[in-house]
Amino acid sequence: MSNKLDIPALDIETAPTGDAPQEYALQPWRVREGTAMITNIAVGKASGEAFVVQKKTQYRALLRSLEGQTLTGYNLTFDISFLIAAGYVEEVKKIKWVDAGIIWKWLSNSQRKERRPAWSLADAVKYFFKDEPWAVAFVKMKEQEVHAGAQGKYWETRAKLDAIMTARVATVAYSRLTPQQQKSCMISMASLIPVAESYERGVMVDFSLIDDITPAITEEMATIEYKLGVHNHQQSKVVRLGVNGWIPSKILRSPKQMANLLYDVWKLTPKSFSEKTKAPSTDKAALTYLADDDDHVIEILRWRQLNTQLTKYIQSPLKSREYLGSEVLHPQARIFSTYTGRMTYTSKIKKKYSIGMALHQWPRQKEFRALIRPRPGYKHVEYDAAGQESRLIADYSGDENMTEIFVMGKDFHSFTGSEISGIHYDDFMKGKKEGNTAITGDHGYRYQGKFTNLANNYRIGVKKLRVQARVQYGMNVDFMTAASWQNTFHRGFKKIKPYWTSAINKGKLTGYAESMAGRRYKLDFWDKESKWSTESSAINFPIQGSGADMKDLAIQEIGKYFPEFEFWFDLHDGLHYEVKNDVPNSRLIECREMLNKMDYGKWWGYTPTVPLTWDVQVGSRWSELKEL
DNA sequence: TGCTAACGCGCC
DNA sequence: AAAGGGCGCGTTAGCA
Repeated sequence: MSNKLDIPALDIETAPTGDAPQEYALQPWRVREGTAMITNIAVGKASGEAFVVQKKTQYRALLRSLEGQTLTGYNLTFDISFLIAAGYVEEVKKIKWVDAGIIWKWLSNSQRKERRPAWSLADAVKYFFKDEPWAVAFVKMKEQEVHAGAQGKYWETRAKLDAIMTARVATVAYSRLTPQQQKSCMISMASLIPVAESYERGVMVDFSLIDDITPAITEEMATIEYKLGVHNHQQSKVVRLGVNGWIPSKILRSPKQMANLLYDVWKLTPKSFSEKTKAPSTDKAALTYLADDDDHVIEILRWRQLNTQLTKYIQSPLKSREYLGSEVLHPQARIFSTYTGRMTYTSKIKKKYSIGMALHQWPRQKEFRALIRPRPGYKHVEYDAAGQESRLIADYSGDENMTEIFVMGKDFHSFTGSEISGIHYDDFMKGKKEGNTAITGDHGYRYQGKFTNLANNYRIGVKKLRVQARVQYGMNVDFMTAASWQNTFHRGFKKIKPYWTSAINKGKLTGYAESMAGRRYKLDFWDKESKWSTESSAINFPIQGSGADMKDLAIQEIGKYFPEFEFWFDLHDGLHYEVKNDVPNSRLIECREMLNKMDYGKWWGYTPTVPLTWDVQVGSRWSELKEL
């Protein structure tokens, strides 16, 4: 691979058609509806040459002339998704796409957050060329708000300039990466087409199931409100349970008013206080402990859970359906969104148009996962990286015990469960097989081991550990027990704490944290106030960042060898695909084997000492997935 | 009315 | 003194 990246940039401009709302210009699926269109395609080079094609009849010829080439662009999932929507999917797939903004992230990923607007093209031009007069003029032009269609000539000039600037940014940013970063950066570009395709295609929601589950939720909320006497008074006489027009209790919705109820009216004693304002806390941790003093608090906890389900996972998709006029929603993925390299999803554009849902926060409960379904004729397939975080930390720390567990294929959580219980590992596994409830039960030793393994990878205090056990795992343990679990973990895996120290030292010495594929995060703030969080980033980034590296490589390889699998969405350590029903399970297993054989040494220049394995699950929908 | 801060909470 | 990390979304409160 050449060290230089002197490639042309492509930039499309879009507009609503006719009287369609302005913002449709940002929504690729509107092209199929006939309410949005591509108005021109500009191509520009770093040298300053550029041209614009404005006739729709010439788009295909233009794209064909670019086949086999590498093209850059800025925020390319937008351009690619529009081109796909407009019917150029075959042409798009014959071009190698490289996003200039993402290259810049590979280069400049850091703690500093002063970029405004974050990672935009104008910002990139300012960053790389701040002393050039042409750059200053460009940034000034970008700052002027002009709406599409206002001035045709302006948009033509702007489109060309955007393309030229993008090409310049891509060239210079790429040249400053290390050879390994260039390689890894290119791997991450393999996500562009899959993400663009899935954005345009959307996610189907089973709204009939929403209608089924909503009444039970609102009725239970209303019942709790009346019981506690916190319902909204103006409707107390006219609204019966479950009747339209019921509005959730404003007292319970407001942390401030709930605090007033709990601590002033009910005279309960606060268990914790907020970090910033020192106000008595009403969060789940506080309420969980408060429930020991007063049974009513259990009802409040339940109400809170139902309220979140109602607003975030029921009402929000309903809003999107209304806005889109469709039961297919379009959550928007951002590649390299978190500083560790993870994707995130957003449900709104311009902070106000509801187009999707918070896919990556979707509740684990079956009734909610059942709402998300593949298109008719397709099945849901998930590849998930088994015990990803633990395997990566085993490798980074070089801990012999943890490494051996994964190399030998032992059950990690059972190992720690056996340490906690004092039962020998072999007997523990025998008991597990026989269904010994002390071992396999809800809060049995294996579950305790699982909690201990997952909660102690980073620097958690015993107090917080105990709260987590109670809030997230439903286990009520005293301080001593939590402390003993933590001790057990670090006694069993002695190299974890030294890893923390070495990660911090490396961060201080080099000025950045680094993942296995060479993804970096610059650590700028070591002053007294920021020290703790900077250190935590130094510890966490290599692990979470390498997880992101795995995700990038897996998407690339699946796209290459299993092109019939249609990328659907990413959930950090799980990749979700829509696959046609007639694709046999043997093919799905082939893909898992391919993933398990990926040559990390070849791609990353680093070979992990711990096997990084993948599992595959398949089902008719998310709630029905079964391991193959 | 529109904006941000604070809080709380879902997922990994 | 003590402190898991990473996100995005929905709500109320408070201010201009």
